This record gives sequence, structure tokens and C-alpha cells, in this order.
Amino acid sequence: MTKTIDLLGELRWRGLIHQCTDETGLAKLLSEGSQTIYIGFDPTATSLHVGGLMQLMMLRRFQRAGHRPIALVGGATGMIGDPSGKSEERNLLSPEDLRRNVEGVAAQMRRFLDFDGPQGAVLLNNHDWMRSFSYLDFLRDVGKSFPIGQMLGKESVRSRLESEAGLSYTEFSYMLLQAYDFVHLARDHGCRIQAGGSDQWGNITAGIDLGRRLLGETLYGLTAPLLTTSDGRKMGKTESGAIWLDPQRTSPYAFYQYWFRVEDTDVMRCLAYLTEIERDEYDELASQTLADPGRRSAQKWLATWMTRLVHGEEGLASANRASEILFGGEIDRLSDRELNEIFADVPSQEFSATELAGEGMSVVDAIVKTGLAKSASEARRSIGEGGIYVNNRRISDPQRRLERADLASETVMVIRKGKRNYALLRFLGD
RNA sequence: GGGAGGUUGCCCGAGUGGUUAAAGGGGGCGGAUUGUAAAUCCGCUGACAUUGUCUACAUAGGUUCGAAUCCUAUACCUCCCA
Repeated sequence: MTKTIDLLGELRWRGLIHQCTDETGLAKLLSEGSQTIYIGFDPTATSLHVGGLMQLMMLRRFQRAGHRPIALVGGATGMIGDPSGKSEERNLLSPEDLRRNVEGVAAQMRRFLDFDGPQGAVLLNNHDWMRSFSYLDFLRDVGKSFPIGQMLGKESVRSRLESEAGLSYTEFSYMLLQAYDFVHLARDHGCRIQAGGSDQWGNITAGIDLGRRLLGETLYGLTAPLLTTSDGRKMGKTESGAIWLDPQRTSPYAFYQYWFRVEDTDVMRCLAYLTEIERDEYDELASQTLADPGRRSAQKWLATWMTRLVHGEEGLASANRASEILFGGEIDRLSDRELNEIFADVPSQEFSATELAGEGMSVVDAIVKTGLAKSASEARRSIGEGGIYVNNRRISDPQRRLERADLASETVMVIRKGKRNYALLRFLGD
């Protein structure tokens, strides 16, 4: 665990240092021994998504280099909403939602950080110390140290003031809370480093300033770049929503596929930012991607590593298996359990098993009922175009009936339109 | 206030009495190829329906055997002169 590696050097080659308040100072601090570093997480949902993954990995890298990570869940700050990088005023979360979110996010972190041992990670909730802080006390102790001029100068504030959305006093105050968090952690937990995404720069430096005023201490800040695609969009988003770490929200298969499908132009950055790939292997994959992009070695490596980390060996196995089946041949003789696992994200439609008796059920009807086509006409057209598959086998006859023999497992049939629009038919109750 | 022109399907854009559900392009969807990529090529793309019915060319009326195409009114848009 206590490898004496050049952590900053590592972060640098991975491109993970976007800004740093004092890189030489920080290098010196890290060389003096085990330090404590913190990153804050917004409990906006019961699960983290890919954006939070970057930060979690950052803490993990510090921990592996022998430092102690603090994952701070913003139970208090989450009640306010960070305006940084947001174009509009955020809706406030209810205390119940917040509590649930904090719990969910905290549970996920155990996968990434080691919470035992001398460098054991610590999970804190700023609600614990903010709760009892009265408004008057806060204004006297913290607010007094914040020159409005400086606050107005922050990018996050300026951009919002110039926009139509404006900025409420509540959101404006957000940075005070986060700044105070840093000071609190520095005082009570010896934490002198705060990291975060590049959009956190303003909040982090606010904390550093406050630390100097209140504690007379030098604190350090470090931001990582945002994970974006080559054309500038945030990664971790698909048309159907964010990629979550929670297998209930994003199945291991969908998670795997997301990384597998990353563009060539983005894949190396993902590897550097999100995985613990070694330098020589990274270089190897980089040249392979250039020489033989069709193999997609880098995507495979990325998808495999990420899925294993987030969903474990089991999740990886099921993702692999699902990929094989979906992009392989016919689907046949599987169990309900397997199918349900593989097609966890796929919409399904329930029918009575009696529909399969006798004449059977019309495929056209089935296609419409699953929503794969909007009308019978459209369904027939798709069949004519050769775009409909039952259990991954193309069908050509619009009159085709579905019968018992078409079941891919005990009670399920798999119907597909085009390359990857799947739907399940479940036939229940005999 | 006067004059000219325009309004077509998801978008752009042809069409000025009859095989026009409406050319062409874009987009979308399928297929082939491929690397579960890009590019390319092919097909489909008003609705519904086991090929027939309905609804459509700003809106409402009218002429006609028959109109997106002609007439009238209304709405909106653009340009020109004041």
C-alpha cells in the first residue's frame, strides 16, 4: 500500500492535473509523509455516475500512494446547490431525498476506497458540522472573511450574473459553505489538500483563502480536467440518460457497452483518467489503436477494467456473456434468469401464455405492443425491410405467428428491430 | 398608408387544372459493407389497413367531371415606396 511512487508525476502523465495552487509546494508536502486529501461529492441522486468516478479514482490514487482520502458527502451543501458550472438555479432537494442519496452514494464508495487500516478512507457528511452552526455564528466566523469583491470575481458567480438565470443569494453563499468545509477538515482532520473537477477551482481556492485567514495555514488545491469527448460533450451521458454506477440504474452490460463504444479519439483519455493502467501498457494500447483500430484493444481494456472495478468479476462476466449473446447468433435454450440479466435494461411486455396456444400470436401485434413500431403498418414495413428479428433470427413473413417453439427460455422471447433495439415478450401464467 | 411577392409533407425545396400521396435534398429508420466506427452503397419514410380506405399542399368558402395548381375572403410572413 505504501508504495513510494511519484504521485504527482503519475497524475501529470495521465493529464489529471488541470490546475494546482502550488505544485512544488504540494510535491514537497506529499514527500514529507502521508497526507490527507478530500473531495466533495454532491448527493444529487442515490447513485454516483461517471462524473463522480473521476473524483473517486483521484482519491483512490492518493490512497494507493499512501495518503488518506476523505470522501465528503455534501449533506449540507447539497441542500443549497452548487452554482458552479450550472446555468440555472437548482431545485432544492428535500431532506428525505438527501438522506437517501447520501446513503446510496456512501455505499458505492466502498468499492473504490479502502476504509480500513492506517490510511483508511474516511467518509464524512458536512451536514454533521453545519447543522448546529447558527446563521449568526456563521456570518461572524466565516462570512466576515469573505470580501464580496473576490466572490464576485469568481467565474462561477460572474457567468451566472451575466446570464438570464441570475443567481440567488442561497447559491451565491454556496462557496462559503464549501470553503468552510475545507477549513473544518484542515482543523479537525489534518486535511490540507482538496481536489475536484476543474469547475471546483473557485470553491477550492475560496477554502484555501479562508484557511489562511482563519487558521494561518497553507492549504493546497488540485483540480482535474472534466471528462469530455473530443467534440466537447460531457462523457457519461447517452441519449437515454446518464451512465450510473448503480447496477439497478445501469446494468453491468450497459455499463460495459458504454465504454466499449467510446470513440477512438476519446478512449486513450478515458484510460488515463479513469483506470490504473500502467504507463507501458498505455503506450502499447495507444500504438495498437493507431495501427489496428478495428481490434479496439483499448476499448476492450477500458470496458473490462471499468466493469470489473464497478461491478466486480461477476458483473464483468455477465456483461461479457450478454455482449456475446447480443452480438452473436441465435438466442436459444437459455434460462429466464440469464435472459433477464442480459436484458435488464430492455423494455418488456407481458402476455398471457395462452396467447401462444393454437394459432399463436401475430408478430406484427407483438412488435406494436412492445413499442418497437408505432403501428401495424410500420411493423410490417420493418419486416419487409428485413429489420425484425425474433431471438436474433431475421424474419421475413409479416404473417408469421409466434408459437411456443419460439420461446428462447422458459417464458421469454426476444424481439429486435434494427441493430440494437431489443424488447422482451414475457408469457406468464399457464 | 400604397405596391409586389410568399405560405407545400419532420426540415429545406420543386410543382401552376387531371396517371401528384406530391420531384429533389436533408434528417430519421432499415439493410449491405465495416471495427458494435467513420465513409460509402441500397431500400423505406402521411395515417390506418393482410394493396384498399382516409387525411393532406396556411385557413374558410367557391368554380370545375376533376384543384396544391383557378376565384373570393381571412391570417401570417418577406420585400419595395412613403
